[in-house]
Amino acid sequence: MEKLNIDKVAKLAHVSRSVVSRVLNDHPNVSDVARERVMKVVNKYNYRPNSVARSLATNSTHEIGVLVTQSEDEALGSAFWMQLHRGIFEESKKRGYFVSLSYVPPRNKEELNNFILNDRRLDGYILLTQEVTNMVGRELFDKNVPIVLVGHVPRKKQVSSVDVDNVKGGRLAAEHLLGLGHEKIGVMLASLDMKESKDRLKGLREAHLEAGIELSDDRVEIVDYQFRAGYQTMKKWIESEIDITAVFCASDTIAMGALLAAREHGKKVPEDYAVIGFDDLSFAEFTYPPLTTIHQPILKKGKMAAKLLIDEIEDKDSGRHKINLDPQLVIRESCGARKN
Amino acid sequence: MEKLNIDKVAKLAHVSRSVVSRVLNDHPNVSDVARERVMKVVNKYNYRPNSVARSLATNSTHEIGVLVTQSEDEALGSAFWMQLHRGIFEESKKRGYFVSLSYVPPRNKEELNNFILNDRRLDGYILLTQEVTNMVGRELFDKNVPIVLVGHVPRKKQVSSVDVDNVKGGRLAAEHLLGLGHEKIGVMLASLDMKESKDRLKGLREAHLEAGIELSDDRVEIVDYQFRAGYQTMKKWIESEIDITAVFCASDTIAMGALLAAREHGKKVPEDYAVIGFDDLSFAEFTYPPLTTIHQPILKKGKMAAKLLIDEIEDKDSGRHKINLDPQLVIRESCGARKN
DNA sequence: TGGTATTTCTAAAACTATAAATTAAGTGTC
DNA sequence: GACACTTAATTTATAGTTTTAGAAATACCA
Repeated sequence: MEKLNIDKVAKLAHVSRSVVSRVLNDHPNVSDVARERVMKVVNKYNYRPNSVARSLATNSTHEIGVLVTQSEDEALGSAFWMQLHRGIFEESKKRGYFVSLSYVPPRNKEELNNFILNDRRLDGYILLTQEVTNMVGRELFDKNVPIVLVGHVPRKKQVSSVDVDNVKGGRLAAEHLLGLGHEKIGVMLASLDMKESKDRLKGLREAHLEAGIELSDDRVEIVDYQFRAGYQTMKKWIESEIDITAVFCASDTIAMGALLAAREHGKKVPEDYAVIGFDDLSFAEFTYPPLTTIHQPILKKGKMAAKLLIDEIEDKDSGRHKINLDPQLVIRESCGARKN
Repeated sequence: MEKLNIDKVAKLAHVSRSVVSRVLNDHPNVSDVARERVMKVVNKYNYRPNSVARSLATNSTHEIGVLVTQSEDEALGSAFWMQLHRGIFEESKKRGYFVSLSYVPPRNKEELNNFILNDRRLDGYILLTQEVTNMVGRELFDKNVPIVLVGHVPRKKQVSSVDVDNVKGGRLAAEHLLGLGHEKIGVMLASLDMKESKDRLKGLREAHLEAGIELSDDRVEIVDYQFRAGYQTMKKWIESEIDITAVFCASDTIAMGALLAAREHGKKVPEDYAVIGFDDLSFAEFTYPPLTTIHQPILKKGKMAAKLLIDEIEDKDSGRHKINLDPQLVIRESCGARKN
């Protein structure tokens, strides 16, 4: 009655062990009589093959790892991360894969590589890393571990990756603001150690250059992706009477903080300051005023990453891909432009 | 050079296979000389035992499952969920356990139980379930699968569980509002299919009863845990000129929506409406005005759940526990009371 | 120094539960 | 009867842990 295994099932069904295996794995050359006898026992005792043993024999666990090179509190603080996770999850589930999450300290290439190399528990990895340092060692390629990078498209290396075109995102935001006549734009960016920050700044710069307007370094502030950071920076700016008419925020969460600080100081958005966000999170249409922002397809990003990884694991497509998703400007009211 | 296994290591170190196993698992009766020889080879080739084979032999994977009986988009929509997850994660990591996440459709007891029963991949489960229906079947107890429930403390069953005292939470909120002289309180609650909603309502009712004030059913609205829901409900109430002076919201996210709707309609908080939230999420002190709310120790909830589960897995403590954490009133400005 | 006790080692086997390749047996056809 | 085909049984492989029995080395004691 207790622990059933394939041998006991075979005995109960009066067939050999391999017949049971064949039936359970839909392999050919099993007579209807034998199949029926096996299934009867399987159903009666609700037998399911031990997945660990199966993993050992097939050398695959049907489980992928999501490695986040951020501390838990950073990663889990953001609605952004949740959307991404959801995308990964939905796709994995559809394909019959489990997902195991791990947080690896940032800037610790050694630990990351060892982790991946030493653990045969997982079929592949999605690395959520924002660092410019190339976290993936060469030894991983030799080992042929399936990997997909998210949030950092490396130049030459033979890894698949998914990201949003952050240069374009920065450019879209700046073009919108500049197009509305703003010439002095305050910028709240996350750490420039992250590639996405660098790229957004690059886009911002390009648009300014084309418009013949200078983007002053004095107006670029490095903040983290927190409501609090947006609030405090905006507060500081207003109190120091900084000379700007518009604010670019590297996330909607930051923008929300900025909106609150403005309101608390009696400033009106968009009349006194135009504010543009980034991400287009679910609450963006409910801020006051509704937030103009750069939409990025986060859910799709997650789904894509999982799809590429699982394709590679199942060898459906061993080619490496570099996906660069398109961001889009979503015009609402916080910049004063008419909706189109 | 390729795939090392324990036999090859033994050969390289000129010892028997059992010595290698002994060394790697810190078992006694190994001489220093032998240990050193083994470690030299292990380090040189960076050998790590195959974790799947090890799991098969030891019948433990060092991985726990977190089963969420909500669809991905519901669960992942909330900052609440992230905090909880973070707690589970931090504790698991500290104890050397991996965590695998799964979303099981709600109200599908069959699928949930089969999932747990049939998968020997995981050492134990944390069930995040809010449903009143008892999702855990009796067969699980016979099988002796370690389980901890979060968010639903069952009455008799022999399962460990962790929750916050929601009756007390509801009571604290109502007492605060009633104490400030509010006699007509609007209530935004999540589905009464969830035990936590029932309990909060019970607490609300008890406080009203003791104050000799009626809590009218007309003023109780069922909403989901979304910013949008709070916004729309508050808007509806204001436009229909409902006769209330205070609003209880079942989460800070809902409260934030209510605050925005009030502001958009030119109503002042707390002068026109006192608003109290629930959860004390990180942004609660940054709303406008700062939100008075019922703090619940979400992080601790997650940590506790993981701790209980892993204790049970490792048989450090086979007793079942029912943890009921204490909520606390956090007074800020949205109800008009003086901070203490 | 001899004898017993203890520790450490080896080699082999059992054990975990499966998949898959190989071999054997049975049946059918020409 | 030879050959092909289907089906079943046997064996090997996956990579560890753990146990056993026996051998070797060392420790302790008189």
